[in-house]
Amino acid sequence: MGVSKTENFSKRQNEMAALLKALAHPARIAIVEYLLSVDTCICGDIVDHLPLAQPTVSQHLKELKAAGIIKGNVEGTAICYCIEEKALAKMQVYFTQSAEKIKSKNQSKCC
Amino acid sequence: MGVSKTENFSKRQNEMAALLKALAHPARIAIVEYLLSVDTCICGDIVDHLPLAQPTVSQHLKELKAAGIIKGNVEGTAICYCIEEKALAKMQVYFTQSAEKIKSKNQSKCC
DNA sequence: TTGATTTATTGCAATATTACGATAAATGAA
DNA sequence: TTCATTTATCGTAATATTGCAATAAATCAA
Repeated sequence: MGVSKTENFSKRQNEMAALLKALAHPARIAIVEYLLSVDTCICGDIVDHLPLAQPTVSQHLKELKAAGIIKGNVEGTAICYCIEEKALAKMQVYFTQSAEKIKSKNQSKCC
Repeated sequence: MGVSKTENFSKRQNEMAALLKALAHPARIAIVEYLLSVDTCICGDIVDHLPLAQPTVSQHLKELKAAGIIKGNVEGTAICYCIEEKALAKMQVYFTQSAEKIKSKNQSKCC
């Protein structure tokens, strides 16, 4: 990503950026939406639901897991991936607060 | 970013990924938070509030604008940047719906 | 017009991301 | 143990991102 100067920003800002970055790809959005759509989280068939090769999907899953957006349990030969509720909640709170902040503002000056 | 196969995902998935990607950098998070924190949107001093050189900030602003997260009006020598309310609302709705979906789920099977 | 101020663009080096073939590792079944 | 199945890792090519110095462009003031 080039030489991101992360040390110059707050921990909270870096964490939120990392969380959003983990979701900032259509394949990872699709994975999360698929996990949200299935009722149980036995998810050995994620690869079949995505238009990407298995190593690519595995890499995206790894990124989502590293960011704490999903979690995975070994389940025999398969692996069971599920949404990590807390991560989604964090983003929901962040955008809800931001949306509230903007509504309470007086923006009539120029825009 | 390598060769993202965007054509294989839905328009909605690509749009959400693009919106999140635009925010997925601490500098851009910081810019949006700064714009949220000032009451009027006369914002010629964004550069002074960020630990980055002026061309770098300008580039981040361009990205945010291209994604529709902020809008800018020429205001004499300065430029007035403001939050685009609709973009934030989109993300808020997306995560609120996702969070609701996960709460209504039966995840007891394995995670 | 000239100069000062502010923002945008260009060009480039350093690094990160994406995708996938090949292959490895892990597990259960026979 | 051997085989089949599933997921992870490695290696690599193609492309994208980040940051900044240098410079351009735009606007206002004098």
